[in-house]
Order: sequence, then structure tokens, then C-alpha cells
Amino acid sequence: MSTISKENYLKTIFIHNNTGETACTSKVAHKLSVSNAAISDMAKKLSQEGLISYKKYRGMELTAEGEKIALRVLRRHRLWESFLIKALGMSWGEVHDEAERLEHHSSDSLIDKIDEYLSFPDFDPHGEPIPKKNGTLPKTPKSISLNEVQIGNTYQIIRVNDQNSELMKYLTKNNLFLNTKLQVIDKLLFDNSVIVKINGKKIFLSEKISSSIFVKFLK
Amino acid sequence: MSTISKENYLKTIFIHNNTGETACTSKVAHKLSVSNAAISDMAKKLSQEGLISYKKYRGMELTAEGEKIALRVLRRHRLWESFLIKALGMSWGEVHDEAERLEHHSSDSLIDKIDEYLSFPDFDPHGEPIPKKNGTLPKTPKSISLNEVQIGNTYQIIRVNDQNSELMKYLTKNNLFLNTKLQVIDKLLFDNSVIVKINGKKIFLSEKISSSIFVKFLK
DNA sequence: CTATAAAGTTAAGCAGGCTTAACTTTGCTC
DNA sequence: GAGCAAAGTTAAGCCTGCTTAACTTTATAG
Repeated sequence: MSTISKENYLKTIFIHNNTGETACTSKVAHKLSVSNAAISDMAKKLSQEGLISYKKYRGMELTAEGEKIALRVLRRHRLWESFLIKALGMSWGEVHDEAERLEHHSSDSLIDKIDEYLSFPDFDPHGEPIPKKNGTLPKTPKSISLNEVQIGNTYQIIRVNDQNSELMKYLTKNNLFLNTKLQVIDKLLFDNSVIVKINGKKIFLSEKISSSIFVKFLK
Repeated sequence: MSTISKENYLKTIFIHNNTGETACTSKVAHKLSVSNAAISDMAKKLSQEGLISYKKYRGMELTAEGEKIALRVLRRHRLWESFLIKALGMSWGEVHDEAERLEHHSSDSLIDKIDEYLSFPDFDPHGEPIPKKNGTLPKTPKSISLNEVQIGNTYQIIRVNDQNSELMKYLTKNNLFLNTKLQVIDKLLFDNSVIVKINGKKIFLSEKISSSIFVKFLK
């Protein structure tokens, strides 16, 4: 049986796998705010159910079956976020936590109605691809993190990491939105922070923040 | 702490209390699809938390504190139902089960946004009053059950009991909506069923169904 | 007033999803 | 390749919300 907890484990493992790495115990534990022991425990169960492949001390990877569930949860999450912003005028910073709960408590029929309401979008308001009903994931345009940009160039924000409500609120407060254009003024090597100019205004971005913002090169 | 399970117990007790009776173990158990033992168990806990008053073998009644929580859940449920119908075009029969889950997983802020979207309605699509943010309940117009009507008279449906998705689907299929006008053709005393005419068409309604439909006298 | 059925309660136990504490494995440094 | 810190695992146990089975209370019929 796929419970709320299991859905969250699978979703988190998917996101880790998706960056190329096998999901390791402590990272998943940190993300889910549970102990490492809880991960080992659940890894056994998910493995037995055929949802992940798991070798002790070697991290976790989703099976096709597990990925299917993860994508279904991700679809729900991203559609809910999109819907709450579009239909109810909620803000970037509010919707993540809300969607984090709603994603586990909506019927397929409801999710499909939301999808239809939004005209079957490919991307959510953070620029993340929304898994389709059939399980496919729209192709994400190439992007680099704001950590890796070059001084003097101009870029456009095409994706932000939707992992943290506080971060979202901070971005909103500083006029950092999807599609915002920015010029790189300076990079401070000793702390990996970046200084950018948006609409003529200089903004300082710490490594933590800039690494959550993904851009494409403009000029 | 108020958990999902406790919210459901309180909501169910409220609905029973609201009809005038103290909520008895077996009725609440039946409604929640759990054993009587589970009710006794939970009654102790809710009582200890000051949410209900409970004397063994004597049923349960909400305290002011418990009623506050119950009304908050009811508000969420009825606003969600209204919203799903209005914003997403879902049907009477679909929304109950959906709202039954969503009511436990929405922030106050989200619920208030839904309330605003709907222009702060007093009644939901079943004619049930929607508790206000401040905990007050809009006054319900006087109504009688379709069981108690008199042959020959004409009535208008002003409320239906939203307890069962299957019932809702049945009503929809038979053109029984809120505000529908109907004429009472006959009542069969031996099984308490009723025969009514709607738009010139005769419809047979069993006791179970007619007792869930509430009407006001027209002529 | 008593017998009895119905309703309610208690006790023991289970499953899920955690925790902490103790232990094991890994992999890196020297 | 020995030693050690970090990462991971196991074991025991807790809490919630249920279950079933056995028992108690209540209400009612005669």
C-alpha cells in the first residue's frame, strides 16, 4: 500500500535521483526531517514492495514502479501550486507548503480537472516541469545556476528551486520572479555570493540563494 | 493535539448533537466505519482534552472548545464543496468524498481565500449553512423532510443531506436539485415511500431517499 | 423484580511510522 | 593497510488509532 509517508519518500528519492546521484540515507533523512534510522527502516519496506532498489550502505534508486508513483505525486504538487496561484491569487511563498499536503489528498479526477482548468500546462510557476497524466515529463530547457554565471553577462530566470517557503518569500520581496532579467555585476569568490542588477537596482545574493536560481544566457 | 481522526470524531458528534440528540457510541461508530470500542477509546481522550463531555454509557456532547473545532472542520468541508462545484465544475456526487479529505489539509489562509472567491456564501450547494470565520452558523430556513409532506401540496427542495456520494448521484440522475419544485402525488404508508411529480414526470422515492430531502411548503 | 437483549466498555494486541542508543560498514588519511 | 570519523543500520520501544474478544451496564418485557 502506498501511504502518505511512502509517497513523500518516493518523491524525495526521485528528486535526488533526478540530479544524477543515488539518494543517500542522510540526505533523504534531512529533507524529510526524520532520523537516518527511519530511512533505513522505510528503505527495506519500499524495497520489498518493489518500489526502490536498495543495497545496504549504497543508497536508493527508484524502480519503474516507484518512479510512476513519484511522478504522480510530483504532478499533483505542481498542478496544485499552479492552481492556487492562478485561481486563488496565492503567492509564490504560500503555495509550497499547501501543495505539500494537498498532493496526498486529491483524487485523479480532481487533479485532471485542475489540469484542464489550467489548460494542461507544461511548467509550474517555479519553472519546474509538470508530469503529464501518462507519466511523461516535459523537457526542461537548459539552464545554469546563478552560481555559475559570468560577470558582465545578462541572464533570465527560468527556474527556481521550490523547496522552501522562506526562500520563495525572500525572492518575491527582492523582485526575483520567473522571467526576470538580471545583469551580473560581481561574484565574491570567498563566499560564492553574487551581486546582480535588476531594473537598475543592485541585489546581493548569498550562495544558498543563488544556487536555487536557474537562468539562461541572454547576452 | 487535534488530529485528522479527532476532527472527524468531533464533526460527527456535532452533526448528531445538532439534531438534538446526544451522540451515542454506536451511531458515531457506524458513521465513521469503526468499531464501538474505538469510540469508547477516543471518547476518553477527547474528554480528557476538554473537547467533549462524556459520561460512560451516556453518550457524548461537545464542549464549547470541541464545537469550535467541529465548526472549523464543517466550514472547511462546505467551502471546499462549494468551491469544487463552482470553480472546477465538479458534480454534486463527486465533491463530498473529495471535501472529506481536503477539509483536514488546508490552511486557514487557503480556506479564507476560497471563502472570498465565493463571495462569502451562507449556504453550500446542498443548502447546508457554512460556518463563518468567527464560528457563527448562518440561520437555516425552516424545512420539513419529504417524509412528512402532505399529498397534493407543492414544495421546493431547499436542503439535501450531504452524507453519501451515491445518494447525491441518484438525486442528480433523477433531476432532484436544490430549488427544484415538486408536487406530492402519493405516500405509501407501509414503506414510508413517496411519489412526487417533477416537471410532469412521476418519481418514486424510498424512505431512505425522501428522508434526506428537505423542502419548504409552496402551495 | 428479574431475565435478557442491546449497547457500551475494557483489555490485549497489532500495524505504521517514528525515536534513541548501540553497533557496523565505509572510505579516507597517513 | 591501520585507524578513525562519518554514514548507515539494527534493536528496542513509543504513540496513535484501530481491531477482536470478553465482560459490564442499561433498558425493557413479562
